Amino acid sequence: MSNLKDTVQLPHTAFPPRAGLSDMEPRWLAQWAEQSEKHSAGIRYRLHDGPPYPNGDIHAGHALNKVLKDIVCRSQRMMGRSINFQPGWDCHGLPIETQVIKKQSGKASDCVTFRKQCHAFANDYVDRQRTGFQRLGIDADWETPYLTADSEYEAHVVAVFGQLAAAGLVYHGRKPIHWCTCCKTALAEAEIEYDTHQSVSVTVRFPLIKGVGVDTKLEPSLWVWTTTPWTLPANVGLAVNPDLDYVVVELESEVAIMAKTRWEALAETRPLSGQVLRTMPGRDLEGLVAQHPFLDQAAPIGLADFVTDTDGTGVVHIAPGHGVDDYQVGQQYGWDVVVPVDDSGCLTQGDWMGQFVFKASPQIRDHLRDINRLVDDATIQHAYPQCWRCHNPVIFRATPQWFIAMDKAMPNGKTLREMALAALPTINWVPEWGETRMRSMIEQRPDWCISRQRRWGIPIPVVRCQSCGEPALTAEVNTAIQKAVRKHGSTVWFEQPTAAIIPPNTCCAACGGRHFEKVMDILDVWFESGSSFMLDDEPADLVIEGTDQHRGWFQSALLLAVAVRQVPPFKTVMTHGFIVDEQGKKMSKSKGNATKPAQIIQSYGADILRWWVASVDAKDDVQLSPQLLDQAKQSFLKIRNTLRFLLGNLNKFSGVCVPVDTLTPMDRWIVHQAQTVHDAVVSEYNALAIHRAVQRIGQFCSGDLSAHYLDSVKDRLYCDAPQSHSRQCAQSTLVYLFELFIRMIAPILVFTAEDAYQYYALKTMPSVHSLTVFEPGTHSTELAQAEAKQTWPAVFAIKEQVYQAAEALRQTKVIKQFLQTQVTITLPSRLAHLASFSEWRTVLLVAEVTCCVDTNSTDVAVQVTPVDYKKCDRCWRYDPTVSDTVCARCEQVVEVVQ
RNA sequence: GGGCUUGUAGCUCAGAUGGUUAGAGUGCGCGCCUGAUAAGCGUGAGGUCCCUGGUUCAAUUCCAGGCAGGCCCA
Repeated sequence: MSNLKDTVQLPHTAFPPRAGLSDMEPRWLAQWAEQSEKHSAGIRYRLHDGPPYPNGDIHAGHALNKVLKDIVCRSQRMMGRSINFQPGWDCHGLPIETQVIKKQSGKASDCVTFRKQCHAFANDYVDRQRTGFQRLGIDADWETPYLTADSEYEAHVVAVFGQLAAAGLVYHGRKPIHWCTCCKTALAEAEIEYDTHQSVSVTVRFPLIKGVGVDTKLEPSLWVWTTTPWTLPANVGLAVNPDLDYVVVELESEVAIMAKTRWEALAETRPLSGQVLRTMPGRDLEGLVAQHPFLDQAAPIGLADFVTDTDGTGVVHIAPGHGVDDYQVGQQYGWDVVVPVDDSGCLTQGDWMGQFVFKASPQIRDHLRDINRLVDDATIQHAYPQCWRCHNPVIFRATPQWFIAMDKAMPNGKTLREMALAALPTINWVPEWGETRMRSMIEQRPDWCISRQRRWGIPIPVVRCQSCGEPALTAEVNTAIQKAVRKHGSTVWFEQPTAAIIPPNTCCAACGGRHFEKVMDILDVWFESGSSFMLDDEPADLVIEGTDQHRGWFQSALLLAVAVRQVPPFKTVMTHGFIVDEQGKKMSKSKGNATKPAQIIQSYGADILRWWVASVDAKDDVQLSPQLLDQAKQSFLKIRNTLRFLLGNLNKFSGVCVPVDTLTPMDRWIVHQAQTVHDAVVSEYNALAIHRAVQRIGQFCSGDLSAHYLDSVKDRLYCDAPQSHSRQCAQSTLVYLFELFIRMIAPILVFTAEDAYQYYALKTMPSVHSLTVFEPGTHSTELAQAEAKQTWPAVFAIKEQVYQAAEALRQTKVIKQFLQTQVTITLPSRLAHLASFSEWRTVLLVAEVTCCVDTNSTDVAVQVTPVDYKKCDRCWRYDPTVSDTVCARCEQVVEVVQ
């Protein structure tokens, strides 16, 4: 018995049965680092990396993003392109400032020192994130990333600013922002916390100057509700909703105007009786003018969609200097931005001059009561923004800011908005709706506020005349600033006097002044990262980022590039969704449902994380959980076992492959299938539909390959004579299959593919990652294509039918194995050609197959019956030729082998 | 509240100008094998195609409205 087993060619390979990814992967990383040969042949393909913040260790979202990029780059390289993937980091900005401030625990440092601390912090996390990305097998130019805090990069940004200034797009204006009166500083949205706050609310009368078409002798006034009476001195107008109904109500001693639903609510809760004289839509009120309740000025009425009738009166007082909504309405109607409040939150004019705003509110209420303008007042509790540091309530206050004009004509006669919108159809959006999303954002966006009152960033490269305040936005000044920044880094702005930076002969164009001062604001970080197109003369072939970047980097890059170069900075924009948990809820640190890549790599391996990334449709949000990783691991192991089976059966193969057309029909079929799947997978990669490639790979692997072909070919591989033609055919087929299969998985399973390739005796390259894909149809022939159409689908349909019948025998314990059956297939005329099909027994893996044709039938009939042949001790088949212990075939083989 | 977007077996994904019984892989149940063995093979069960209305001879597919997620704004 045991010597019989010695005559069987069982698979053998040193490719380990267990993946051991956590040990194997770092070994390959080290190996690749030594080789580090870059192939630069072929047409260039540039993936432009959107820079993440180096403000913490990488999370699953980073991993998703970079793995997608890597798979695309690797697949493109396999299609013959020369890849340019330079990673970047967005080193400036609030997220880094806040981390550094947290570490300082209250000790305030001077600006230059603070910037050095931020720089060191960012550099540290660049290193940590780079290590994290490398561990994921991302193949990028890690030695030469672009860092937005590098002086060369900073100089690029200054140059971009200079170009926009030269095009006349930069202007100085005012905009309401969160202001902490205690810290005397502007606050970003991220620095705001909401807590309950007590406010004085008032309902105020704004008497109408012109009538509303009702016949009354009483004074008509609009009733206006506000929770910030201190903003009334800054009032410049009123707003109503154009689509709400408004009523003119005659009360005992006055006529009031407010939203219809508010009047009804009021009349219900209070003992107010009145008669509605007139009802009209809000839009009819536009252009009417009211009188300010206590100042000698008019309050014109405008329209605004944000006005609601959920509370208040449906009439809103507008103070553009103290609210974002108000500001926008004001812009629309050309109203003044009045800001009668100083840095410490004290009113600067009128009766309450010098009074802190929150103290002024009750005094203003009292005054309104005294002059009979107060309808009602109350004290209310509501959520109100507070400063994250001192926890005092903040106010909205318009401050001077720098802007980029969206609607100002450039020297080419077009506005930035027009240029950006016109560029959208020239870009390939994946998915397509990216264009719609970007269009609506660009159509609606206000002018771009590019200044920040922060410390860690590139300074706004502007100097202003000390006598008249006019900015000197000349090319000469900009070039000088670029030079200084390139040489010393942008911190030079905070280290050196203005005169040392700008050209000595600079002269104010407005007043001839010769003394200038630097603007001390810094640039919005989106301006910095958006300038990254300057790294290359050509637009990038591809960018891939999360869908939030339609508002962020995609947009800033697009705006800056069309302004500077008249063309968009990228040809294709691919977006992916966010990672959510198994409930579909967003990941967050506070919820504790965030999964870290480092943990996943530790317990599963980078290849399994990569396989998971590749298998989900990343256009939408993707779920991540241990169960899903387990599933990824399962299908990964199927791939790996299949590779191991192929390698094991190529043991001692001569290396001389039988041409495809002289293989057996079944060999020819599977090679054709593999080539077809390979071609489809390549085009899925090309279409950026990676998950579809994975589906095809997985289905091919377990279906055609494993269940149909490999199971059937075992007999030939194990039991036919080692040098027999039939076995050489089988091994040749395995070579073709391995060559095709390894290419399909290489861009995703970068470690496993490399590992397996090293155990492949016929390898032609030192690394699997130097291989390129095959041309479509390379391993397929006309004969195979014809058979794949005419023969095989019918054969496998019959196989299924046979197995269902055979399974019934097994369930009823008539037989144990299908090998113990003989099958009779009755074919209808249309399938008569299958009667002479030579491989029935191989395909069905049964003892015997008989075919006949029934011209009267339209369907295939099968009959499965047990067979009483003896079992061959060598090949385990049941066969009539088994005389003593082995079948005739095995008897011959044993003689040859021994 | 607004813009964009998603919702098909437990899971990952296909699918149809609107038309028999909506598919695959995986997981699960049962069985086989023990010469891919922490593997391999077979077979079976699993779906209100998110809900409600409308258009239609016919809707999972088209339209409208909801519900539940997501991103970005307000």
